[in-house]
Amino acid sequence: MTIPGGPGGNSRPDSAPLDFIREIIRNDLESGKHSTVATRFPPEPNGYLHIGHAKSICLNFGVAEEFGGTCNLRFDDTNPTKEDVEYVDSIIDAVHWLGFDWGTRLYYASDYFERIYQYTLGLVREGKAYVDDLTADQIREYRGTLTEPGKESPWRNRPVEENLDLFERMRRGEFEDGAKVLRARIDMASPNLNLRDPVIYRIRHAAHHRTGDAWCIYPMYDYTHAISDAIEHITHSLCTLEFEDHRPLYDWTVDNLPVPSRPRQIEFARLNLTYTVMSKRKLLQLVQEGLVSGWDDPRMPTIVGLRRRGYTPESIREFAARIGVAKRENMVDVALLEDAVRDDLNRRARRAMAVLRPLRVVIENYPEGQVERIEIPVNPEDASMGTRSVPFSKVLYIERDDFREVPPPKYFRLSPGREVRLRGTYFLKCGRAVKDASGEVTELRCTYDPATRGGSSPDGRKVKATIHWVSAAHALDAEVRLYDRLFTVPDLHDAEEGRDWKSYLNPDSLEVLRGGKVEPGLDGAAPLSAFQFERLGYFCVDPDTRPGALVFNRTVPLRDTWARTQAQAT
RNA sequence: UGGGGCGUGGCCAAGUGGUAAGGCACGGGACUUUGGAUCCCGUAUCGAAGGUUCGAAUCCUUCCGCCCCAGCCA
Repeated sequence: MTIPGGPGGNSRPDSAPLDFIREIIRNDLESGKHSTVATRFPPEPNGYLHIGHAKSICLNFGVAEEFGGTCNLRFDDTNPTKEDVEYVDSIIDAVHWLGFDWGTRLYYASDYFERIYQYTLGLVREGKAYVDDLTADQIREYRGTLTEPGKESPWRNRPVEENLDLFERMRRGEFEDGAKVLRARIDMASPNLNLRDPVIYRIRHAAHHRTGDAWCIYPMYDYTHAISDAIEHITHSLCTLEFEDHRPLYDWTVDNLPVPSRPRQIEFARLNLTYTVMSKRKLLQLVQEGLVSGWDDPRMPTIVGLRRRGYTPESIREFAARIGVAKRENMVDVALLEDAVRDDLNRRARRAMAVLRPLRVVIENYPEGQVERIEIPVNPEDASMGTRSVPFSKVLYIERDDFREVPPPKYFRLSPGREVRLRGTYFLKCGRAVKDASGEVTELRCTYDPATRGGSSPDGRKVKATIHWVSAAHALDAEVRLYDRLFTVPDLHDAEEGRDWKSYLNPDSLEVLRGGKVEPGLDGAAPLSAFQFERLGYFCVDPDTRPGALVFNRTVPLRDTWARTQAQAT
């Protein structure tokens, strides 16, 4: 089942409603306006990609795939002072990791510099661009305001020959940074400020990460972007809403230059997610001020952060599909993202038992020194994943939370006299709790029922809870890092007047547990591999893991209806 | 107060004149060797007011609200 127009490998069902962009594209294909679709993902290499970019990546590459077209990866590298190869490398990695491929179509706006320059010469010759000697401050003053028209620069009517000469000398490096700019000659009275003779070239004596010292003038984004799209024969140039006001300039550019194609810009709403930030500036600040451990801190909404947190590319793509694409401002509940990983990992993640806060249990009637191997499904959702063998013996660790000396109402787990099932094996009955001098429970003395091996009782008696465990003698030590939302409020836009956004950082967004005990089968697990720690959540192996020193990140907890009913009770 | 956008349930989001999809969240129930998963059930007249029409979330008018724009950033 595929949508019309797509011989490409697509997976959208017929029933899935098309968003307004896909609808436009479908119409353009049906009407014959275009015979193929070409999109592009155009990041500036000045920062790391985040989940908001993932939305755009999934849109651009997704649309191309579905309609049998192509999507280019193009770096918008027109500002040498802010860009770096570190960022281009990370961006390439991130897009690949998300599962997209641009074949040989990796482009850089900087590759078009010469061609853009030649186009510009033509523009100057036609009297459609001029060299302005005004300072940046003066240009701002002359631009007017939102309600008042701007006024023309005294240099606006320079003779073409003079403009040509000056522009060529700008290129040759005869002028200082800021001494002159080249402006498009459009309309200083336009109600759209972008059309009030926008600057299209500025002087920057700075080395560019790709072109080195070849240039000291650099074209501006609006101008460059439109030309680059046209050069690449992009049919639909998808960008975010804040560029809507720039569209007339985009159109002006492709209409006034002899470019080989005439792309159409379409804008959609960027993604906002609750309890986090999406601005490059703020993310950079978090990193630079050490408020997080780096771009790949698992609490960051960056692609590398999500990856280290344990998110899968599939879950992020599914998330993008679920949130859709539209033009209205939105604030997506992070629970939707969390649900997408749970959904993916539930089907695919291997299960393991891990005790995060251990409580020692001695099974008094279990033979000293005996060890049994218990076969437990690797993933009950998928029998083809087989079983794993878990050692069982007299002394175990269970979760401290699975024992209550005084059980609250509806608490089904262990308490003196109560019986539960140990996952995959025997019923365990709680005897007494051993306490230390301070009254803290240090150990449980219990008994098991040998007749219940396998997890059910021949006499038909039931047990209301199943708890996880790990054999003390076989357990591996592990450090477990628990993450929570980065901020304490869902929407930073609602911040109190004058209050620093960083004061909303959640002080409990990271909790490190060092005494974890995990089943021995986890030994040697590869970095970033995902597991469901039964009854707890999804976890992945952190790259900090060293031989004999396992470190896990909690990707997301399992749904916990018990915690919910308990919360309701209070 | 200039221009450009947007307003459908708590959050996303379909709907394109014929009588409000779906997902998440939330609540209830069934089932369960993860209080997981799965499965049922439940909750909106579409920013407001007028108007056109047999019939409007969809067309018209007015009003209200929110977002974006005055970088030689992208």
